[in-house]
Amino acid sequence: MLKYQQIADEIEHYIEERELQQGHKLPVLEEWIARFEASKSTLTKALELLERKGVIFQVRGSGIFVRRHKRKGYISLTSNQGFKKDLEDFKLSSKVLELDVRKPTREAASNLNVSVDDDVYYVKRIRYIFEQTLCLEESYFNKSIVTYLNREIAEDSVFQYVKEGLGLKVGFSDQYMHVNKLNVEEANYLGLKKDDPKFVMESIFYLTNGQPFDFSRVTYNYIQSQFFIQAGE
Amino acid sequence: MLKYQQIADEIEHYIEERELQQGHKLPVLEEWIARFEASKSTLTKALELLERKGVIFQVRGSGIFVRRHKRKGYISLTSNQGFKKDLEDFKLSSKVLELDVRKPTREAASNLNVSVDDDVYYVKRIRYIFEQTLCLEESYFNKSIVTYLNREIAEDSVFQYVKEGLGLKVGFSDQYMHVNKLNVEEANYLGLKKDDPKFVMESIFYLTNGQPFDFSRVTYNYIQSQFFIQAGE
DNA sequence: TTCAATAATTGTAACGGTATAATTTTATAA
DNA sequence: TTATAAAATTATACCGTTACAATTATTGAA
Repeated sequence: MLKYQQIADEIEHYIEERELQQGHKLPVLEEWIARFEASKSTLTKALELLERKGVIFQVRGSGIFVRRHKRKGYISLTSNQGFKKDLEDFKLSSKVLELDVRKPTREAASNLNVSVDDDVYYVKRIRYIFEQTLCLEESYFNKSIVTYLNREIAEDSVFQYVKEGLGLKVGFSDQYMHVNKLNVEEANYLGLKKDDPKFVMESIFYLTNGQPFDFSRVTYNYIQSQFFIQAGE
Repeated sequence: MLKYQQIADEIEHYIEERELQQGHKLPVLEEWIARFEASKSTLTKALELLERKGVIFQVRGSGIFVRRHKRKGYISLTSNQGFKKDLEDFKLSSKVLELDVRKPTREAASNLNVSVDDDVYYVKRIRYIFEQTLCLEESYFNKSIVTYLNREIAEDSVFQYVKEGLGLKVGFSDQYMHVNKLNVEEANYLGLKKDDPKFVMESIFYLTNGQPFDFSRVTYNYIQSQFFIQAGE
């Protein structure tokens, strides 16, 4: 594991362990350098990582301070990877409705940068949180990259499989969001009524080399849809 | 202006000028170093900035590539500052409905970290895009920080005034989002119907030193509400 | 030609240093 | 005591270097 990553983790752990609150001043840079026996730049990098993650904020001439958001149960939009991480503590489960190899829709083909004649894996599933329906998800995977998939994998985490099972490296993603009204089918799946609000997130996930491998559309139950971002400048 | 900022801007400009598309390979690191007569670390920092901004992606051993998202008209959630920046090209305007000094609600006081007896500026306004209602916005400003405000400022950009007029430095923000149904009043303002969907964003903006100075709740017209994020790992 | 081994390319990690800008503390003067 | 100037603290900008990992290009054998 990278040194600056390791250090960042340890500092975050330091904060959690002591339950330090918003605004609490942490030891100064030089102290961390001494503590971890690393260079200034390595520590700067670790701290910058934590800053972007929303764990701390730094003030030049003043110090390093704890940053904390108050509200619980919100899904983070910045640290992606199928929110698996943010809701770790919560009871998440999935039911796979469909899983097959097929030809992509024009839209999916365009987003995955493949032809409509190429094969893709199609997965449709419902995700539950605390026994309640969280969202309805349709995904298309480029089959020439994600060469194999089954129900068992889809019930757990496709991303974990892609990374660990297939050894692929996920790089970045584009995420488009909008709000609209549910149609009958969606309402049935989510246990809501037609024309109730829906929050839709369309995502395209890319490997580190820039190849898109997953296009998915997630329709959220508006009652469970609470998101947050901790933004910088 | 910072050198790495300047360089980042110029590289971005280089891409726009040539209308380079997704996946286009840019000159290698060493070339940029020579071109800008800067150190490797400075260029690395500039490129890292562009990477986070979603303008490029870098592949070790391979090169630097252009990143572009296809869809237009989406509001970016990562580069904050009241979306002024992202919709710059679009015709945005505001109508101020209310502006006064008052005592904050308990909720606002809590988010601004002040007492319910302290004074805050309250601003309520509607924002239009292409003559259409984009959102309804209610803001509370900590009056001991934002010492003065008037309708003229509120009709333009409060943030610009805070930064340039008052010389304050905006640091970061927490943004909470959820979806729900419009009530009668909101529906009237937005030209929609009761129980139509709404997208609500509650934001707390902080100065660089960590002081919260603005708490605002923005209720979006769901028809105009299209957002995007370009996320990294 | 095909495939595997090797070399070259290219971005990233990590070191360490000097200078500087923002903030806080201390000292000084009124 | 209060305000002001100076000094100390502290994070950040920027420089430059070595080592390394991932990818791509080249070579050479079968």
